[in-house]
Amino acid sequence: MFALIDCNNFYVSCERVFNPQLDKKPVVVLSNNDGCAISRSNEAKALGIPMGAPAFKYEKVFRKNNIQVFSSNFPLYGDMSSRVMSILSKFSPNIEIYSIDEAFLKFEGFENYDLESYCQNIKDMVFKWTGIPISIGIAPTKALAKVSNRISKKFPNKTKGVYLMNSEEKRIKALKWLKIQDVWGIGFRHYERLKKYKVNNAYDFILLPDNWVRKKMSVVGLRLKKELEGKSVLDLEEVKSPKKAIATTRSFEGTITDYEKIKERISTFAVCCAEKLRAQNSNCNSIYVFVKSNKFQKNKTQYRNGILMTIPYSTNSNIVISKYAIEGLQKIFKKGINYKKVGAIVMGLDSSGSHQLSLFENENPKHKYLMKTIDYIQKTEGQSKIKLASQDLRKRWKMKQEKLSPNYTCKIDQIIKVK
DNA sequence: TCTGGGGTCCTATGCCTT
DNA sequence: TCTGAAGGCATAGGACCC
Repeated sequence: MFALIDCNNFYVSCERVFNPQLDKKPVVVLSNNDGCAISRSNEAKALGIPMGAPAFKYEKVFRKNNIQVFSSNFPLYGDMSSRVMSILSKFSPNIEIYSIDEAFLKFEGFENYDLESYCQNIKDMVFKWTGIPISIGIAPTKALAKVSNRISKKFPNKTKGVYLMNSEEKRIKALKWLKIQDVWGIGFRHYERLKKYKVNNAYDFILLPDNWVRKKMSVVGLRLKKELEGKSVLDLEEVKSPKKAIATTRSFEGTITDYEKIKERISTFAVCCAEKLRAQNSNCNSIYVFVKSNKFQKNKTQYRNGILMTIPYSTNSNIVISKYAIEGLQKIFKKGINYKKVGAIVMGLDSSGSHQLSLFENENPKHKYLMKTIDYIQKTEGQSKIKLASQDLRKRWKMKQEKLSPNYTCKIDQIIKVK
């Protein structure tokens, strides 16, 4: 059996742990740049705040209903997440940390356990030790555990936050209840297509012929179907595979048309990727650069483009990665466009110790020591003390975070005070 | 004025080599 | 020497997740 543990309204719950006055009150956490709502308390949901609600459009609603609004505080959420995960890992030797607020546990050899009360116990302990409320769905496959989890959340009074799907009747009933667009793995596109074929719930979906699903939704769709039929084909992914790409991308507060300004951003993002590479002891051998106009400004000329730049050797040098990024930008930049978002993604990652040497072109060996020195100075003197000439030298572009809560658990000067 | 950011996997296609 | 088949690899794009 698999259990899916999901933290309820995770970011909101994290804010509440350190600010209990927020309990029972409508609370919303915004995305980076204070763009849109990405976590809502049940009270905020009841007031009709949808997922992804743009903050500027809902400002009045927030004020009118006295909804407490927070900027996202990822260091805090990450720290709370690892506390929850470490508790969960005590309850089964097999755990897959699926995301910041979700984990799968596998119960193998637990045949003599009453899983329902075992999971109640998990739930109580996580709440007692961290203050984070969680819901648990238990079922024979991962996809069905997702379904069970949804049931546990939807009917808290009946389930007490834990739902065990342990019979065919329960499985069929659940699948008939679950709307197709709410199935894990069915996104907007698949939903649109399935709707045309009168597939309205998960049960309709498993009645489709295998080969149709295979053809229209690839093996991914077929695997999902098997899982929903109760045949387990997805196992835990316990060892986290190393990252395959590292991205730094941002939207601007307004739009930018000037090449020089875009260049500064791209250079800064490329350097940021290089820093992330060094932090995890990796190199890359290519960088993807993209630019996008504002898709919401329908009256303006739309343009989006990206380019993959191959670097002839593996590197994590600010200088090299930034150079190739700017070269890429030159190729895709078009005049007269109002750019809204640009980004840099480094790809072809390997670890520092084991990269492929090129026969003809290799990095200037001095870069390695230079980067070490830069990292050292950044660490001791503070971030962004050292920049490339191509970066924006005067002021550092800052993310909009007007309603940020303190880093209660991960910055010593912001730790919670008890009077 | 103001609509996030960071990832993964799968497939089709085209080129190159054997 | 020419040709077709088959496999490897890179690339782009589509779909999804949180």
